[in-house]
Amino acid sequence: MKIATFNVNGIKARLNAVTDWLDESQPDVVLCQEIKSVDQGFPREPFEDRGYNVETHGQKGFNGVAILSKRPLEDVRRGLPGDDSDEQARWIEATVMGDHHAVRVCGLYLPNGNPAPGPKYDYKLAWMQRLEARARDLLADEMPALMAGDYNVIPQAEDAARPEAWKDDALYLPQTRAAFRRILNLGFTEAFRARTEAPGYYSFWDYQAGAWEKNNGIRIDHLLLTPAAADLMTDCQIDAFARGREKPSDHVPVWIDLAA
DNA sequence: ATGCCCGCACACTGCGGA
Repeated sequence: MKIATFNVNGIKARLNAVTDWLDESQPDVVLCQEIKSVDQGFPREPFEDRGYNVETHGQKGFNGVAILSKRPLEDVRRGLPGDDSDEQARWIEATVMGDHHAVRVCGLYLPNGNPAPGPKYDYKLAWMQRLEARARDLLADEMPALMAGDYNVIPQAEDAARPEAWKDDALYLPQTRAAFRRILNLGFTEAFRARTEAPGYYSFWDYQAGAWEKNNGIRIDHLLLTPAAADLMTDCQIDAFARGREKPSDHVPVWIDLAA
């Protein structure tokens, strides 16, 4: 079962880029972030025509997450638990039935947090605390589970082409990386790093200043697997080629294959 | 030192993004 995360940066602006990639890459499940659309405005047809079930959790203008799945989705839940006053659409989860295992898949769009320090950074850190709580609950369940999405976290220096440029940024501040590491240390496997030690692999290149042409990227889109899910992983790759296409997102898909 | 480029909305300018 091939499961991908993809920050599309506007699903309506990205229709061709996303459907072209779906046709080539043939993922079973896609966790989408930054759909920048309300639920009613999500263009369902191109995905349903390709055999995908579509579940959205959108809001007007910004943020918004969705799940596309060729397999039926059960027990869909929207919104990260822990703060009923949080209006931002950044979390959606569901159960996908594999041939041998049911997998709980969680799609997330973690707050950017800039400028730091400030209220936006406080919101990011508070959101990461709620994420840690949900992560603990996922580990306590028997079902293989994963949390995948745009984490807005550069875990280590080797995950940026120019780490010195990010030292005061909310994506790379020590507090941010510590909060990410706390979640990992609960027992999660960061899928890409579990399979590739080398530096120089990125999932985001800014639209500005020729970042793609210079390969000035950062790796901020991650899949975190519970031990039961990590045992099933057979592959993990970054589809960097998508960044070189026409009218691309600034992020590219990252995917895993699970023997589920 | 700052902005570069995008997408979206109370849209022809401002905001958020990273």
